[in-house]
Amino acid sequence: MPSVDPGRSLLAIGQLSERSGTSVSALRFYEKHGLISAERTAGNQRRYRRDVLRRIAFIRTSQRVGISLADIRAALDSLPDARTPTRADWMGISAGWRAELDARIADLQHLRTELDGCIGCGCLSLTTCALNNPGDRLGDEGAGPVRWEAEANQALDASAG
Amino acid sequence: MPSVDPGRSLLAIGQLSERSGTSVSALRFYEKHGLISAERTAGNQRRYRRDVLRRIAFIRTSQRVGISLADIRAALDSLPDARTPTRADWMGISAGWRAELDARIADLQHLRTELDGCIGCGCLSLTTCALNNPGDRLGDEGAGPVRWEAEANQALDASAG
DNA sequence: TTAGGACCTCGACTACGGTTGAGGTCAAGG
DNA sequence: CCTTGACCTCAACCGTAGTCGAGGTCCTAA
Repeated sequence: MPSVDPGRSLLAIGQLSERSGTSVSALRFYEKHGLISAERTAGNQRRYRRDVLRRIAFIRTSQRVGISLADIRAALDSLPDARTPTRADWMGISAGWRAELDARIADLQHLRTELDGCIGCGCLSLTTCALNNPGDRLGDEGAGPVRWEAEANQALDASAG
Repeated sequence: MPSVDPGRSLLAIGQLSERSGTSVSALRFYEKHGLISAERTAGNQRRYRRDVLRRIAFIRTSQRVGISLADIRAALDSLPDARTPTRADWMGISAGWRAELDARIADLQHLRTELDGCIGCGCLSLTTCALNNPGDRLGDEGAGPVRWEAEANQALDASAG
């Protein structure tokens, strides 16, 4: 049989992988990007302290909310002594995650409203349709946009016939 | 001065780029991936029929809703004769886009509910926290999860002191 | 005829979140 | 001692949606 218990409280990477439900390659990836860390044995193998489990729970929960690893890392780095998030830390940080989630939901709802306005008209115009022209690009250079309109409607009529 | 009008109704790629607000490189990219097409001059330059303008409007509008190019292409390919979407086509397809949008919003709202439940508890447990354990992974192999729980709480208590 | 802007292809590069494979080492049971 | 599974590093690759540059060609006005 292979090795089972390296020391009493340190975890080998395979054990951490199994307990956290995270692939070994992802764990190495997280370490490379400064999200977790490990001690090393004399033979250069990683040994994780148990609080890394909680750190990974934090990472994966945040990821599910849609937070990038860079932002997760920034949140972790903001904690004193590079500590693993405590309950109080989590409450503070997750309030921020919630605000991001709210913003994304609001964005999508706004988009839905625009789409609803666009479904019936079918113009798909870059100059008149809000959905297609967020920053009011185009629309300031003489006949260009007008011709676009005319062309789009021509195409529409032609293919709809 | 450079060339201005290749034929009466065909557009050079630079003209299409300007009129559609899409970069030349993106237009070539769309062609490579089968979203648009062009005729060629004797000198191998692209010449676009005007209905490509509408096709691009369709692509960009769909993208804004968050649809991938692959899905946009599938929608275009589903039309008879590889035609550019008509008003009726757009109404049908955009209803589908709206359903996707609704699903994404619902997903995020569900996530928000889970997050709210998780903010106060702070457990971040893979076994008990819904947010962290969507498919109820883990939780079926003897002492593992129990130890995880104990460990997580230990880490929590230790760092929270 | 020539200048030069617009166009062509092809390959490399960006960010993100990893996975996969090659080639080599560690560690523990038998 | 030896086998074998777990581990190590490094580099290349996946998909998405393009951008950028090199090196070369087209085409039109002057």
